[in-house]
Amino acid sequence: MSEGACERRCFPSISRSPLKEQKMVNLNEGSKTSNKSLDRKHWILQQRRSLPIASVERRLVDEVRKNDTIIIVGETGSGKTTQLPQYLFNAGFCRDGKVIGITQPRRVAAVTVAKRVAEECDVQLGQKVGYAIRFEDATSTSTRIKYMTDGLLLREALLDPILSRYSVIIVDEAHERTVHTDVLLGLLKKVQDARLKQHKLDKPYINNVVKFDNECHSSNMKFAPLKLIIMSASLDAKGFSEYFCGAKAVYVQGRQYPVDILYTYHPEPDYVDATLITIFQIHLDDGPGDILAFLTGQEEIELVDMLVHERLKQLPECSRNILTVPIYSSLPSEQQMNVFRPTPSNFRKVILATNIAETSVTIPGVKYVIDPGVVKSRYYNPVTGMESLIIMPISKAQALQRSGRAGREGPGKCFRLYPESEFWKLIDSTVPEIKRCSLSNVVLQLKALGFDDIIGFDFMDKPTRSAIKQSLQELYLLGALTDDCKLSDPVGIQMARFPLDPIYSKALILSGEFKCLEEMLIVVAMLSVESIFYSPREKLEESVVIIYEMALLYFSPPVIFYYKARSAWKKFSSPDGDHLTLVTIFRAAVEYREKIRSATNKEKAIDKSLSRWCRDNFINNRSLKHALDVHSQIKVYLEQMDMSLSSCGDDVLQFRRCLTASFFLNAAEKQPDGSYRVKANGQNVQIHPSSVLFRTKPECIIFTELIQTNQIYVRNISRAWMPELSQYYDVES
DNA sequence: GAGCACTGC
Repeated sequence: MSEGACERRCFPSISRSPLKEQKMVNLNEGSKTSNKSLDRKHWILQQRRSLPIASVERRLVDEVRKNDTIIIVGETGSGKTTQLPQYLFNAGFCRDGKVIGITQPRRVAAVTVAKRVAEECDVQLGQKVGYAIRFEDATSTSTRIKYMTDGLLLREALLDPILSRYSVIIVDEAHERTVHTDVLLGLLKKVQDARLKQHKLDKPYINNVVKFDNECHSSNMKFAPLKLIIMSASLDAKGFSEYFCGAKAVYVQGRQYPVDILYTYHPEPDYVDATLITIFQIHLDDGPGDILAFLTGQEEIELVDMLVHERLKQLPECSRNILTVPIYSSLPSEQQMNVFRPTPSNFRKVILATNIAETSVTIPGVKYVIDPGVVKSRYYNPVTGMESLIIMPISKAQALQRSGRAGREGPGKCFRLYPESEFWKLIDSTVPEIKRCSLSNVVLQLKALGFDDIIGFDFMDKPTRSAIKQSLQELYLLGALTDDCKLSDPVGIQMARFPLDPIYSKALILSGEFKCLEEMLIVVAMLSVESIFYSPREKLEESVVIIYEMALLYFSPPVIFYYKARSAWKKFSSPDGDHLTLVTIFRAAVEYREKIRSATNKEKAIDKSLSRWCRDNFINNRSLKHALDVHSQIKVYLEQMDMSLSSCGDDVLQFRRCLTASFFLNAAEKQPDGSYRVKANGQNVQIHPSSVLFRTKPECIIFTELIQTNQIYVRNISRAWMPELSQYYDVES
């Protein structure tokens, strides 16, 4: 055990705001015969009035009237997301049937906030207040306040380039700087310019920036200027203000309790151990309240979980009242829900979380936060086109976000497992995603929106030139761009319509020619979701445990852990590779679902049976459902494009030909030592052991995933069809 | 013979 973690000093609280205790109306109080819905309405009204933003309603509306763009910096709990759209609606911003659009980076936020606002407005969800996210549209012609994901608004812009339905667009959580948010900000700036120009000239809308081929706008319509509101929780509005030509920034106070920040004296060499020590230190020395510890991933969470229980045994009986609850995104949702269960009396809950608990999930009852100051983050190398996950220091903004989680319900404490001097060395805010991911999709979208000069596009943070060039090149090789770098017709235009990775879109288009669209659609849907295979590490059945313990003597543990799952998957596996294996799984699932459907028409019962089928076959239920959704969504697009769902039936060669033609950039050939060499760039790679071709090792393969962990692996592999491949590469390359 | 931060269309 390191000693450093025990010595701490206290620094003044960094996040505090004047706090007035709000008198809450208890719904359970009072006469039971009284009208409950009236009580609820009264309670909601009181809640709304007590929000910090309520006192500045008039000022905010005035600012929006006076300025076309404003930045609102609102701390957590200010009420900006739910209240501002209502203020603007009441102030007449939805006249002439115009809509106020509010974008969110996450689906769940769009849905929950819309539900809340519909209740506050006392309307049915989908009427005046609605939401739209992928696969779900809860809006109607009467919707005036529309919550949506930022990615969905980008898609809308493809059909309506000047977003003519909207009078106001509010970009919420802009500080998170997702790719979608960043592209949207650039687009909205242009839309604003275009609408303003048209408005001033009082002429039909014409411009050379935004494509304009949608028939509903070719009439002589006049558009009012677009009001743009950027909402951010970060204290630094300067970046946004500069980007929007000096737009005014307005601060709205939040409602957050003070959080004491504690640092270590010395850097901790082992943050996992330091986390463990801190958990026990809080448990033994501090008052009641749950602990939230941020860790980097599933493996680390499982390790700490185990170590906590091991060390608990060393404590006296009366101090063993700790309950650990892990949470990370790939955990099945029923298990995720455990964090919301009330802690049994006399127990202290210790939540072991990834950064899912930073923004996506708000856990009640947290009084103590442990922040080791690291995060697992995706790193993309544009030169090799490879992505890897690395553990790296967090940013100051992230550290603030984490400590804020301790002050949601009362004063809290945050233990930063690093010295204060280290805090000041952290970067101010996380590098925007657009600077660390593949840009192929972004470039394709921008081209489809009519922006031809990608390098000159007005990004808030410009991606590197090399990343843009690499994407342009990839899109050119896929046939989406012409020799002069314009979107090709029809391939490029079609590709941009699909909500898929460009390379998958291309595969779909090609598979029409190869008469195996049905199969490719399944492959693309299955590849577009998280891993379809689920291999639990725990909950081994007793009989298995005995075998496991015996077998431990002979094999390494992973072999046994996955034995059962492996044997379940065996019946799906195809000798031609992982792609046809995925097709078999998908079809088996659909067949099973239809069988159940013929017995019952209750959707819930069908869902339940399907999850049981998934569990029996070690398939990830959530991923499979997602793949089914993607499949039906893309099918609609294909029908709209008059592409018929042709199947190659048993003609596997035809499918391999198509796969090879689609993914020729991802071809690799076997080397004498059993490793593979990527034909396009000479990179040396290994077949991932999860592949059905791991042992077979064919001469030439096509892969659809390249990842770097301890080694450079390719995953999702099929046998290439050599004659097809020779069309793209010289025979001796 | 191995490993999965978090989102999104």
